[in-house]
Amino acid sequence: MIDLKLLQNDFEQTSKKLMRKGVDSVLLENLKNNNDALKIAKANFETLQAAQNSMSKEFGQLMREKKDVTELKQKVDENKSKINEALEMQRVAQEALESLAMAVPNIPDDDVPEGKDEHDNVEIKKVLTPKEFSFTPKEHWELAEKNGWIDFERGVKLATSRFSVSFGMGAKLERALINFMLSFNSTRGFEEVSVPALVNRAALEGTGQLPKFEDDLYKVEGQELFLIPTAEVPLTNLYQDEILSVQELPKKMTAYTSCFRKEAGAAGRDTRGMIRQHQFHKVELVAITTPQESDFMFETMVTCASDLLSALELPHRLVTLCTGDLGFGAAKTVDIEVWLPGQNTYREISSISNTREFQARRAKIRFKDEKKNSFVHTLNGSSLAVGRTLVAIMENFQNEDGSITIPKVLEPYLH
RNA sequence: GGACGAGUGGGUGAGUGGCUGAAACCACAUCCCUGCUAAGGAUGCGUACGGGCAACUGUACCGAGGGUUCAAAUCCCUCCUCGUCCA
Repeated sequence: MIDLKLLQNDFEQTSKKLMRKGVDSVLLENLKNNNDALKIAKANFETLQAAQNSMSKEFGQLMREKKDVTELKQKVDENKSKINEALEMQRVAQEALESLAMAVPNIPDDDVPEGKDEHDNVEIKKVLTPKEFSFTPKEHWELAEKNGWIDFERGVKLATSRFSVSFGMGAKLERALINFMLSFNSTRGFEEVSVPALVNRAALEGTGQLPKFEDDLYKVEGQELFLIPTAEVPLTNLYQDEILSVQELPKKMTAYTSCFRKEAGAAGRDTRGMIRQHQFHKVELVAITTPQESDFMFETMVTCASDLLSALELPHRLVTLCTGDLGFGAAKTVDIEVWLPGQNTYREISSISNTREFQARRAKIRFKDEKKNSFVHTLNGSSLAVGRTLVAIMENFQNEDGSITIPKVLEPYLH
C-alpha cells in the first residue's frame, strides 16, 4: 500500500512517480480528497466522542453521589445521535479510502527505465555464451516426449489443459533441481522453510495479489482459502502483523512449493510445452530487511539466482524491467532470462523484486530500531522456476540424436 | 459431530460494569550503588491515527465482528483459534 502521508505531503512528486507506472491521475486526486475527507470525519467524531466520554464520567460521579441524572442523560442521548452520524460518515470515508488505496501499485524506483512493455526492458548483462549447435536444436516438448520425460496428454486427462506429468528421468531431474537449488540457497544463508500451499485472504492482501488479481487465483470452494501463486505469499506473510527486533534482521528464507495460477490473461500464449502451466514447481527466495540494507539484499538475491544458472551451465541474461512491465507490488525488478536454443530466444526463468515498504505496509511488518518502529523492506525472487529450468536443460544440453546430457552439478542429486 | 474451558501488552499472568490502556513478575533500556563473578536500587518501557515547537494531549484497540448500557477487557450473540472430555 502506498504511504498516504507521502501523497498528502508531496502530492506533486508522488503522483508524478506513480503516473510513470500508468496510474490514472484522477485516481490519485480521488485518493487525496478521500484522505482529507476521512481526516475531517475522524476529527469530528473524536471531538464528539471526547465529550461523550467526559459526560459518562460525570454520570458515574452523579450516580455515586445519588444526584439527579435526568438532565445529563438527555444531553448524552442528544450527543449520541450525533456520534452515530459522525461514525457512519467516518466508516464510509474509511472504506472508500481503503479500497482506493489498495488498488494503487507501488512507486517505481527512480532508476527504473521508462517503457511501455517488455520490449522496453533494459539488458544489464549476459552471462555465459550460448553454445553453437551443429544441427538444428529441437524445442523442449519434442525432446521431452522423445525421451519419455514429460507426458502432456496425460496431464490433460487428469486435470485440464496446462497440466503435465513427468516420468522417470524427467521426474528425477525435477527432484534433483529442487534439492540442488535449496542446498545452493542454504550455502548463501537462506534458511529453508516449508510452508502451506493454501493461504487466506489476508495473506494475499498482504503481498498484493488481492484485491486486484483474484481472477488469477484458484480458490477453494466454500472457504476463504486460495492456492498460492508463489511461495512469496506464505513466506512474506510469516511475519504479518509483527514487530521484529532489528537484531533478527535480515530474515533470509528459501522454500520449495508448487505454485498455482489460472493464467487468465494468457490465453493462447505458450500453449505448447511446459513454459506456462497452471501448476508448476518453484524454489523461492524471500528476504525481510531494513531499508538501509535492501539494495544490497537485492543484489545478493539477483547474484544468487544468476550463480545458480551458471552452476547449471545455462547461458542467461539479466534485464531490468521498465515501468510498463513492472509488477503491481514491485519498486524494482530484475528478470533473469535463460537461453532457449530451441526457441532461439531468452525466456524468463526468474524474477527478483524489491517491494520496499509496499508489502510491509499492507502486511504490517515492522521492526523496532532504538525507539521507533518502521516498516521493513521485503524482497522476493524465484530462485528458478523448476519446470522452466528443466526446459532450459533439455534444450541447451540436447544432442543430435535427441538424447540429453545431464549437467554435472546435478549428478549427486539423481540417486 | 456433541459437551465444557480458554484467548489480555515482548513473555508469564491479574483483572466480572465507571477511579483499568490495563496490577504484579520476567525480559528489555538508561542511570545509580557496589568491587567480586553476580547482586542491589531508581526510572522508563504497547500500537495506530489526529492536535501541539515542545512538555503534552485527544480518539481507538484486551482473538474478530455485532449487541445491551450514560459507561464494557468485564454482560449477551455470532464467528475464529487453542485446549480437555465424549461420540
